[in-house]
Amino acid sequence: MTTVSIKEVAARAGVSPGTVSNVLNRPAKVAAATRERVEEAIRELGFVRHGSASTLRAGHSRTLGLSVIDIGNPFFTDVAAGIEDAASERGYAVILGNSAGSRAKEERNLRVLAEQRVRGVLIIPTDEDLSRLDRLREHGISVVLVDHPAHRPDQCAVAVDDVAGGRTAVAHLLARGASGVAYVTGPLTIRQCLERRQGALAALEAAGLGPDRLRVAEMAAMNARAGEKAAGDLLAAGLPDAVFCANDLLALGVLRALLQAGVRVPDDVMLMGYDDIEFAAASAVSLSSMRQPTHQLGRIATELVLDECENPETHAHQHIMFQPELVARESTR
Amino acid sequence: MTTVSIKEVAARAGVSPGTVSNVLNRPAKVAAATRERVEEAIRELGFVRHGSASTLRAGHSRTLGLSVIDIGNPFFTDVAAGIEDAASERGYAVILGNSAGSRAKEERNLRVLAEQRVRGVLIIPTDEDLSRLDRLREHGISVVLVDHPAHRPDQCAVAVDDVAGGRTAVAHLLARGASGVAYVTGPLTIRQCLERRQGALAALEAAGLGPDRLRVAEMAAMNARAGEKAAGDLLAAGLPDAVFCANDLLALGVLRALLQAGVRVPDDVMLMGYDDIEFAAASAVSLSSMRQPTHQLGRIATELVLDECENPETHAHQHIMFQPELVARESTR
DNA sequence: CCTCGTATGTAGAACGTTTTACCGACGAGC
DNA sequence: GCTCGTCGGTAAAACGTTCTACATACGAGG
Repeated sequence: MTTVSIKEVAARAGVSPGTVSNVLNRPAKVAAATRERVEEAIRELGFVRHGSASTLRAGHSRTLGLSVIDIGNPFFTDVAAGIEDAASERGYAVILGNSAGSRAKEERNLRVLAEQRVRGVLIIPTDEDLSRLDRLREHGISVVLVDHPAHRPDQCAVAVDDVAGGRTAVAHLLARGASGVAYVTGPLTIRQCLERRQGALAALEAAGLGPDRLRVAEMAAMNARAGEKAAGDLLAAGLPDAVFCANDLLALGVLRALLQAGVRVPDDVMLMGYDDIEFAAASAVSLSSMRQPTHQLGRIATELVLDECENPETHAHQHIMFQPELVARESTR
Repeated sequence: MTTVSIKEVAARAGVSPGTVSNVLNRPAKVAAATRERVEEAIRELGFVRHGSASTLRAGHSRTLGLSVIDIGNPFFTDVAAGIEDAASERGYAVILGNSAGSRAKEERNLRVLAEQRVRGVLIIPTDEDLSRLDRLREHGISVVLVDHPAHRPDQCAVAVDDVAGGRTAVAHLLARGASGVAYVTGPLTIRQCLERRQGALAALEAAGLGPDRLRVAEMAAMNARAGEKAAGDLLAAGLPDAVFCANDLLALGVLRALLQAGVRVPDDVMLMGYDDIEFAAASAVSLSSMRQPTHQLGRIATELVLDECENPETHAHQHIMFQPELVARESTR
């Protein structure tokens, strides 16, 4: 319960508090003998630096803020794992906020992050209005957008090309012989859903097919249950050659409902998901999907935000756009 | 970039800094008219309280630390979601640490949490040596064990009865007609794996069957790939009536490998998982599993830790043990 | 009229670091 | 023998809150 401070360490080692601080922060600045004496004292007393005092005086903390849309979705947790890895390697702590798709909750979380004076914020935004991020920047907090293109030039962003992903996916289905595709998606107000559809249309056009060949089933949620429901609708309305889902969770739901209805995948209907979550490969008919470099997305975003706040003068803002990768499995074979 | 402090708010509102602090922390103590003037000034200046200064002076922060074993496992993310929910409702931030099963990483994370002077720590420990937690407590940080029974009486813990879970699962398989069971598990050094096996043996004994009826396949990892490998071994050695997996990820792998080998589930082999993750219901043959109250586990643990640190004198330590619930689906029908 | 309690607010000292300015000693260069 | 630069270290002032006295005013009770 007794918290030992830098002063007591200093007394024990027979030096001034300033020297202890130097041992902690710029060990090179202090003579080897003294340094060892101080380190010894630190060990003996079990001293652990008071992060808040340090933050207060130094003007910046060693924590990053992270706001994700849905911590239950494996795609986001994979990204978060990458962020946590990179941050912890450099001695940064990560404060996690789950916006659960709610803008209000996201704002509340950002407020907490601002109070904590995090060094930087990594955010997977819930919607397209990013003005609240500018307010963070006014407080001197670096912000990097994750899985979202930049909304202004003086800002870093790490994204994955969703238009290309949609195009690649549908082009794959067409190459496998499909002549029409159903697109099962979440709300088209979600950027990812919208852009993947855009890509899908582009693929059709490139194949000389009209936009009428893409039947869109827009669901309220993006989980397996919604996928099952969508499959029911498709069954009722007549099956297309192929189904492209905006998300693996949807696809798994579709898959399950189709198999239960006696539809063979891929023989009767081909099926594609998106994200390539771990469970995509493990489903009974393994799922073709678009793989995104989730872990790397998180890692690079972290490196960018740390570079921005640790080297503000040399930092060059970057807009990084990864390309998703087609993973063809049984469901489109 | 200019950070506005409580002083400037005070100047603007024509009061002293102490009064602003009171408005922030005990609004009841200040006259309505003054309070409004201060709140007005706060809004106009865009003041946001400096958490570190507050922590430094007040002696405690409004953050909780969370250390999980594997952020990629849906079971843990569900627990984490519950924690994040409860914490954010009360204005607490959560610092996330992923130990990735590594004890060294867990210790590094705990050190960071100690530096940040988190108010309390929620930990899903990687192993059974919990002495390092006592060191945290010496620093005045409350610790609550999650998904792990308490290791000392003066400590809170929220766990799920793994012995009962194993017993229920295997009893279910036996009731469905199995006369022998294969137990596919991760390392038996992991408490959960060990106790679930113990429960399985108890169920056999209760049915008048000997421990030789439980064939144990101990895998190094607990993911779908390990499950596939285990299924391969089972196929080579001769299939049992039923397979009980320590984890849904393993079970999904087993399921996939069995179906691919032409084995019918549940007709040829019954299959049970554990955790009841979202994907258990969505797999082609929906998976029977043991459901644990993940979200509630996190929520209650959070309430306990907050009660412990906010009301240390009235707080009563609790050892809460939930009972897992059998969810029977197609794979054991 | 005096005292007392309550309601409201203020002044100023903490909290534990980091940082700036400064000091003494020592060796090199001239 | 003098000046200078460097090295290793110290003293003390911040950083932005909260908290513990301590004021002041006012109404009630005697």
